Amino acid sequence: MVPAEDCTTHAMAVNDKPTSFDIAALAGVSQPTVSRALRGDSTVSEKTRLRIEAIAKQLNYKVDKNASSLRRGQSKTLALLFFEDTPNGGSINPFFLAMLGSILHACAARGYDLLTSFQQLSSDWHVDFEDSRKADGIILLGYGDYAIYRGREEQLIRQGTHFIRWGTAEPGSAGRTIGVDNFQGGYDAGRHLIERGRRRIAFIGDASDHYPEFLARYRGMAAAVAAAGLPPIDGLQVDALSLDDHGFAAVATLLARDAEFDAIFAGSDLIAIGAMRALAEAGLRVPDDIAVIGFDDIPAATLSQPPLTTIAQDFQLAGEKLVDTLVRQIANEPFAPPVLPGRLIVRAST
Amino acid sequence: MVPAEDCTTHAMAVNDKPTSFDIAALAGVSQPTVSRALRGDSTVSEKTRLRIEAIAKQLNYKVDKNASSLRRGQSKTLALLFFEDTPNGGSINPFFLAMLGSILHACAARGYDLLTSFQQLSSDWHVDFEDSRKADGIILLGYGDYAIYRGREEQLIRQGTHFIRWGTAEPGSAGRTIGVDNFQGGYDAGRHLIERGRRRIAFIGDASDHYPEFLARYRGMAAAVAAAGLPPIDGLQVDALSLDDHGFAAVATLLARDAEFDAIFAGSDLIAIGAMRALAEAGLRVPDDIAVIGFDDIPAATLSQPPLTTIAQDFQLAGEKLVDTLVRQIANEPFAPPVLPGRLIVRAST
DNA sequence: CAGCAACCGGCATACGTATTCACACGCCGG
DNA sequence: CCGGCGTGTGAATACGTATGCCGGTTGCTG
Repeated sequence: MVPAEDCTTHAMAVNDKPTSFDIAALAGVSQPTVSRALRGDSTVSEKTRLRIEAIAKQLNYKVDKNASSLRRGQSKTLALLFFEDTPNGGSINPFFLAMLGSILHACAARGYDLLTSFQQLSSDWHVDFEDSRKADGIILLGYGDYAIYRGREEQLIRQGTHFIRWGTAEPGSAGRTIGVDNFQGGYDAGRHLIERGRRRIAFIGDASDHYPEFLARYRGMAAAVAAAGLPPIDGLQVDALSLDDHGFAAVATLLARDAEFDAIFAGSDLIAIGAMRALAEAGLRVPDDIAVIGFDDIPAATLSQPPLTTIAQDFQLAGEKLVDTLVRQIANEPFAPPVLPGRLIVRAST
Repeated sequence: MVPAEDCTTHAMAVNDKPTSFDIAALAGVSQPTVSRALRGDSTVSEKTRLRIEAIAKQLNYKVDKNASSLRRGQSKTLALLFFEDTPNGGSINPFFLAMLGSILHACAARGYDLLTSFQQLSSDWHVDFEDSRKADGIILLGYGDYAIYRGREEQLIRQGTHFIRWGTAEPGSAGRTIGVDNFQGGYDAGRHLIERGRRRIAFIGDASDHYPEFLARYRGMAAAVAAAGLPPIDGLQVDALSLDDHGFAAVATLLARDAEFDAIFAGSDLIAIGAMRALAEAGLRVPDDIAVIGFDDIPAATLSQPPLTTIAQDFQLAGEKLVDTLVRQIANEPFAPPVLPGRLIVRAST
């Protein structure tokens, strides 16, 4: 006679992935104890915990994060949204791309996963991730028309969504923005050009309040000009978004106008690179005829011809601070988005 | 007298996010009907569905993806893993980074989200994502010691994990690899250099079977040399991993050896860029003294000095194919990872 | 030896959705 | 007039984990 099996115990699934019930059965404890043990709950004795951990490891058991997130009401996941203002065939601004490594690193260090997405600025991204509970907070990376952000951000705040954006701190944006000191960066760029003996500095980049980063850089440069006792520079600003083609086109515009200038301050490195290409095609030498300075210090800045002088944004630090601030926000800790320093990097283009 | 309320109906939560029960109560139907309606199930009448959709939209209701994933056993999410062989401070190989845009695009088109992660090749990544049910499949991007991949891949296959890797198709890798035809690419590179009159071509890149991509490129180049009736080239291969610093060091090694060579075929663009830097510091002119050709066509290849001739891998197509193949695999459809063509792009370095 | 606290761990249940099954209704042919 | 079928919906339940509450055991104290 075979003795009747105790049918109240959990039957171990053979081919499926193990659950906490399987571990519990093997360890001779209940499922909740497994859950507590693996989360490090101190109400489970060390002995029991070690036994459970050993069995879990042996079975290659992993907590089902869907179930866990559902129960706990948080997903331990952040969402990263790249934005483009203009459709450009799916390539991402290299400055933001360069942040990805440090963002991933910072997330991993805090036990967060990262969901990544790429959106048109004007799309309905603002109702997506956090609403569907897949992410606990959102990192927004993208230059673009600030007016669009503003509307979206208001809705996010109304919904209680946690988010942080890379950009320039704006009055009224409720402390959700991290960025470098764009005004100071622009000032440093302007002063550097002036020290190099330049007097007529063109600015390439949108200088309306739709693009506050560019505007602050522009104003910083203008302040440096004023501080040097030089007359203000008029008629040498040309709108451009942050793409090299726009920089190219802007220089073409300047040249077509017969504008007189001996230096270019570009709103971004990509713009600067496009601008230098246009200058080269026009037979102008950098820096002999025209000095060029950019902003960002993207990896390609060292490779351009000539290597680009620029105001560096520390994207390692930037990624770290974005994640840090967002995680604090999620944990309902006080958070104060820092203003990061920019740093002048002198290369051959000035 | 106030009539007793019907307590069996669902009480609408005021401050919380709405659930399918809330929608159901407002629409006067049951929760399952809401679920069916929003998933487009045809057993729900059109009239009912429209009513439910209207209410859902009005309340800004989104399906809780954690609950949905838990119930359905799939997450509609892919995981993207970047690998580094060497710790290098968190920066990601630009060739793989360039794929991100098209991968994101392809995922979005198929209704998948993308989890992104950055790992040491030697870490325990192979038991993470899919086991914890957060992703339905994995995309692996990284050059690195193939022996490590091989062990990991075997475990993934044993576990039934869906994955696809960028690399060179290897016998025994069970069709999980997508890549360009590295041999043909190497052949084209070699032929191009020979057509330019070069006779002694150095190869910079690991040419062991631990790095099959590099090895195939090297063999392709050697085949072109043989096909041209030239004597085989010996002693001009130097190991290097895919970083510019390694390219720099490799050229230093060659020069220290007093090796005679009139061209360099670099295993990757990053290596080529480092190599050109070393050549410039040694007072050698590119392409006059030494012609240089790379592999990948990363964005920076157009910006180097001189602009780099290279074998382009179409990373837009690559991302698309990676996602397409992986999604087919997940759906249990037949999938045959394609071999993509490389394309010679002639710039000024040859 | 009784009483009490501290320590462990089990029971029941909740999280929000998707699916299986059963059922009500209306219509048709026999 | 009745049985059967197709259509649309509800009831019940499962997915796997986490947590509030409560009860049992141990060991210590008086």
